[in-house]
Amino acid sequence: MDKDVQKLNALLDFELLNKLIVGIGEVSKITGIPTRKIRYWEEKGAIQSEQDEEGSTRRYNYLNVKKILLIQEMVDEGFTLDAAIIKVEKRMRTLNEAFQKLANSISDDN
DNA sequence: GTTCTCACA
DNA sequence: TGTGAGAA
Repeated sequence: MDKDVQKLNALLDFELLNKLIVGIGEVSKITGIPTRKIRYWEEKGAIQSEQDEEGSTRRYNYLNVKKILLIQEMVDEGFTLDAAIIKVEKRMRTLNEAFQKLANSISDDN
């Protein structure tokens, strides 16, 4: 049925997003945030990037990019970086839990 | 292109 | 809180 096709597509999209990884330069272009600042934030614990095979360069998934964008907004609105980190962390956790349940319900409900 | 560090505002 | 600059 069409419903099953839609569920499959939703799952594929979900997995695709989780595999989308880019370098710091790409993130900088996308977000408009200088690479220097991104590394600075990582140093402050705002984001946790992964390392590539050589372990020499940072890799960011869409969740990292999302988090970076959110934190930038918070800071723009007058939050301190530390406060923004905590707030965004909390929001991301809530959202991820919800979407994880959604993903599970989609795959279980086959 | 990326990494780091030290100094500076 | 964030940048500049130099070096690898």
